[in-house]
Amino acid sequence: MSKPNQNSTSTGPTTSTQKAPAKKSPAKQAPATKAAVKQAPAKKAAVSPSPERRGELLAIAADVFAEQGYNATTVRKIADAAGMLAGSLYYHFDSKESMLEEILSTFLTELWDGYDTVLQSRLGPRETLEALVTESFREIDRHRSAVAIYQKESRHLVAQARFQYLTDSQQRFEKTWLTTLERGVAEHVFREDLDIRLAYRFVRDTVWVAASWYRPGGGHSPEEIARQYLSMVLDGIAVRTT
Amino acid sequence: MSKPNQNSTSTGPTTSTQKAPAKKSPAKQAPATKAAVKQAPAKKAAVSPSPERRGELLAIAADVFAEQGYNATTVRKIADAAGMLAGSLYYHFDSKESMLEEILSTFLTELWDGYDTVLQSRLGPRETLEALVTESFREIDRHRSAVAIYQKESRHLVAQARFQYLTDSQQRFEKTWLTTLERGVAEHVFREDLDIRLAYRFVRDTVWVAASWYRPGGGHSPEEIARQYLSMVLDGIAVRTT
Amino acid sequence: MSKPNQNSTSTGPTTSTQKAPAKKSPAKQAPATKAAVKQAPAKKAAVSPSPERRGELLAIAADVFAEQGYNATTVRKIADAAGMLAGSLYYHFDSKESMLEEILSTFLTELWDGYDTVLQSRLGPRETLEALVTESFREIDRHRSAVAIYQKESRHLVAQARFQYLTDSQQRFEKTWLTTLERGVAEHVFREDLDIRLAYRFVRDTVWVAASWYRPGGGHSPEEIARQYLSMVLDGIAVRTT
Amino acid sequence: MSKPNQNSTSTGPTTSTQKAPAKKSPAKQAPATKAAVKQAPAKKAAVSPSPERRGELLAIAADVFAEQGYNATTVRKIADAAGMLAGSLYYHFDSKESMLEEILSTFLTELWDGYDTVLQSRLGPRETLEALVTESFREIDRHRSAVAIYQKESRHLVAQARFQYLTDSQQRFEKTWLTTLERGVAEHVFREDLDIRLAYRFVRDTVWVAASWYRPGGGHSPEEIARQYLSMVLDGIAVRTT
DNA sequence: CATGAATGAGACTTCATTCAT
DNA sequence: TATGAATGAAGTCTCATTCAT
Repeated sequence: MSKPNQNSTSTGPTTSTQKAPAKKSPAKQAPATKAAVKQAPAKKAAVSPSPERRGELLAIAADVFAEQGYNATTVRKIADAAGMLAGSLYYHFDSKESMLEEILSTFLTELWDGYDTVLQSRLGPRETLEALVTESFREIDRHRSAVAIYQKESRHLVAQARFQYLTDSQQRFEKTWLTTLERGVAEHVFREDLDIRLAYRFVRDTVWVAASWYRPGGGHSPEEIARQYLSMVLDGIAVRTT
Repeated sequence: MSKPNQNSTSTGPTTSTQKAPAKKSPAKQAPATKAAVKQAPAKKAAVSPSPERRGELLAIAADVFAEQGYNATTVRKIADAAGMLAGSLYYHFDSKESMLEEILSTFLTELWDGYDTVLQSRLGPRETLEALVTESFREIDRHRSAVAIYQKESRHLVAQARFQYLTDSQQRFEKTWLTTLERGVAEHVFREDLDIRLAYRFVRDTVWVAASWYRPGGGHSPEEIARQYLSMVLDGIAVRTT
Repeated sequence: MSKPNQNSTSTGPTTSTQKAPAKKSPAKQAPATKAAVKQAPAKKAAVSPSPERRGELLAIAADVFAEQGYNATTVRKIADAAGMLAGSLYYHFDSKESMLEEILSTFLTELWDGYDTVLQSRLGPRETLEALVTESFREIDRHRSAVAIYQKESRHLVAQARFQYLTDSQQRFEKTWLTTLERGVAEHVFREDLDIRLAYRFVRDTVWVAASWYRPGGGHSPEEIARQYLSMVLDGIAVRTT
Repeated sequence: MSKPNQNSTSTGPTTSTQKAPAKKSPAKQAPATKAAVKQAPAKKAAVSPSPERRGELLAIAADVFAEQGYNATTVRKIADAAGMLAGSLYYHFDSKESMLEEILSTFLTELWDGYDTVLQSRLGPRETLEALVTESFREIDRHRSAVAIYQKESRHLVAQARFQYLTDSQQRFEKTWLTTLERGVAEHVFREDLDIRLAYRFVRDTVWVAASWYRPGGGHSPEEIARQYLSMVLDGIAVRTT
C-alpha cells in the first residue's frame, strides 16, 4: 500500500465505446498502453485515498499548463499555485508527465462519453454534426484547460508510447467526423463539391481552437456559441444571393 | 575574436523590402525595444559575413521550432540539424531567443507586405476578405514553420518586451479584419446576424490553423486551398435549401 | 504526543546480557559518543512500549539493508516490508541511521559475548582459532543480515563519531586474532614462515565474506561449514606431497 | 556527430573468449545488452575524440566510487575531485551510472583478457590455479578501485538489464574455477574430500576481498602477495604434522 | 567559421523527516 | 500506534551560453 495514490487509475480514452451514457465515469480501467509499457516492479500502489485533493491539484496544474505551455511550466509553478512546495507534488503524482497524462486522459474519456451518447442516438448527419459540435463546446466549457493543452501539446506527445491513446483517440475522432460528413454528402444535406478531408479539418479546427480564447462564464453559454458557429459553418458568412 | 555579425541590427524587420508604406509595420518596433533592453557596451559587430548561411540556419531552426516547440527545442537539436556543434551557432546568433525573434519578425514583415498590398487596392469587403485569405495561405505556403511557431508560441511571448511587436501586429490584424467584416455587413454582403467578433475569430482560426497540417508541395496549391476554404466560410457546408 | 521510546538509550549495546566481563567491549563507548553528539534537550522518552515490535522492525530493516545496501534502502522500502507507512517508523526509531546503529551494535555485542566466552577458556592457539571461527559462523547464522551490512558499510561508517565503536571493535578484533596467530607460531602449531598480518586478513576475510552467500537453513549447519573452512585454512586444499 | 563522446563504445566482458592474448584491448564491441535495451533514437554519437580525458575522469570517478560507495558518491564529489563542475561531467558521460558501467566493463574486459591467456596455456590444475590467482592479484594491482567497486556493488547491479554482463561474467568465472578445482581433484593434486563449491567460494573470496585493503605500491608486489596467499590456500597455515 | 570543453543556473525528482489527527 | 500530507535539502541531469584555440 505504501505511497497511497498515484495516477494508476486513470483510464485511456481508447476503451470508450461505452454503450451506456455513463457521463463523468471517473476512469475505471488503466489504459492498455500502460500495462504494456511499464514492467517496473509495480512500486506504486493502486487507488488514491483522497481523490478530491488529486482533482484539485490536477485542475490547478491544468490551468498552469494551459497558460504557460507544458514545457515552460515548472513543477514549482504548479506547486506555488497550489500553495505547497515542489517536492510535495510527488506525494500525489509520479511525475510532471503523469499529471499531464491524467489531465488529458480524463478529458478524453469524458469527451468520448459525450460523443458516444450522441452517436448512439443515430441522428441524421446534419443533426449529428450539430450535436457533436455542441457537445464539443460543452467540453470546452468544462475542460477548457485540458482542451487548450491538448491543442498545444498533443503533436509532440504522440511520439511517446505513454501517450499512444492520443493517437487512438485522434483516429477514432477522424473516422467519426469523416463518416458523418460522408453520410451528409450522400444524403444531400452537405454540399457535394466538398473536399471531405478539408471540410473535416475545417470543422475540427474551427471548433477546438475556440479553447484558446473561450473563457467560461463570459457572457456566452457553450450552447449559444455552438449555435453561432454552426450557423457559420453550415450556411457561411456571406449573404445568400439566392 | 569579436563575432563579426549578429542579428541585432542586420536582418531586423525594419530593413526588409517593403513595397508599401506600411505604416505601423510592427517590425519597426523591435529594434527600439532591443536597444532598450541591452545595455552592454556595443560588444557586437555589425553585419554577418554571409547572410545566406544565416538564412539557412534560421530556416533550419524554424523547422525544428515548429516541429518540437520552442521550449522543447534545444540549441543542440538545431545545431545537429545544421551539421554543426551547439556552440557554433553563437557565432551567428546572439541567443536562441534572437533566432526565434528573427524568424517571427521576418515572417510578420512579409505578411504585412502582402496584406498592405491587398489593403491598398481598396477592394470591396468580400473581395478584400478573399484576397486576405488567399494571401494568408500563400504565407503559410512560404513560411509554414514560422506560422506554426507563431500559432503555438505567440501567446506567452507577448509578455516579453522584446516581442512587443507581436502584440502590435495582432492588434493591427484584428482591426483590419474587424473593419473588413463590418464593412461587409454594412454593405450587405455579409450576414447581418453575425456576431462580428465571433466571425473574426472563426475566419482567423480557420485560416491559420491550417499551418498545423499544411505541407507545401502536397497536391493543393495555396490558391486552391484558399478557394475551398473561402467557399466554406462564405457559403457554408450545408446544401442551400432555397 | 511525545514519542514514548527511542533507541538512544534503550537497546544500546551496553545494556546487553554480557556473560563475561569483556573489558573494552566496544559497545560501551557508543552511549558516550551519542551523548556527545546529541545536544538536543532530552526530547525523547526512555523505553519503547513494545520491544518486540522494535525487534521485528529491526530484523526487517536489517534484511533490506543487507539486500540493497544502506544508502540504497529508503525508509519507505523498510516500511513497505513492514506493512506500514514510512512516517510510522519514526514512532519507533529516531532515524534511519539509528536503526542501522542498533542493528550493528546489537550484533557486535552478541559477537563479543561469544568471543569472550571462547577467550576465557584459555585454549591453545589452534583450538582458539577453531573456536573463534566456529563462533563466527554461528554469528553469521544468527545475524546474517547484520554481518552483511557490517561488511559492506563499516568502512564509511567509521568516519562518523556515532559509529566509533566499530573502530574499537575492529581494533580489538585485530588484536585478538594477531595474538592468537602469534601464539600459534611461537608454539609451533602454525607455520613459521607466515606473514602474520597477511594470515590475519586471510582468515578474517575467509570467514566473514561467507555472510554474502550463506543462507541459514540451507543444508549446511554453521558448525559443518566451520569445519570445512578450518580444514582448508589449516591444511590447505592441496594434497600433501610427503 | 553532435555531442562527441559518450560511453557507447565500451565492451561487455561477456564477449571475451578471445583466442589471441590481446591484452588491454580497449573494448571494441558494444555489449549485446545495450542494443536490446535502448531503443531511444540514438541521440548520442559513437566515438570519443579525446579518450584520454575520459580515461582520467573515469579513474577519478572509480577512486571516489571505491572510497565512498556508488550510491553515497554524488556527481559533485566526482566533479570536485576532477576540478570541474558537476554538470560538466555530462559533456563526457551520459550519466553517473554509465560511468560505473564503463569502469566495470573495462575492468572485466581486461580481467578476462588475462584469464583467457592463462587458460589457453593449458596448464595443469594446480598451475592453472596459481596462474589465475596471480593474474587476479595483478588485476587488483592495476584496477584496485574497479575491483573494490565490483565487490561492493555488483550484487545490486545484476538486477538491472544494463549490467547483465556482470551476471554473464560471474557465471563464466564460476565455471572456470569449478572446472579447475574438479580437474585438480580428479588428477589428485587437490584433496578429494573438498566440497568443491565451498572451496570455490573460499578461493574466490580470499583473493578478491584483498582489494578492500590492498594498496598499490605498498611494499608487496602483487606477485609476492599472490605467492603468500597461494601458500596458505594450498598448504594451509598449520604446521604439517607428518 | 567551427570545435571542444566547460560554466552555472535551474529543472525534475527523491527522500528522510515532521506532525496534526 | 499509525496515517496522510507535507517539508526542505539534496541529488541527478539538462541546457543556453561562453571562450580559447
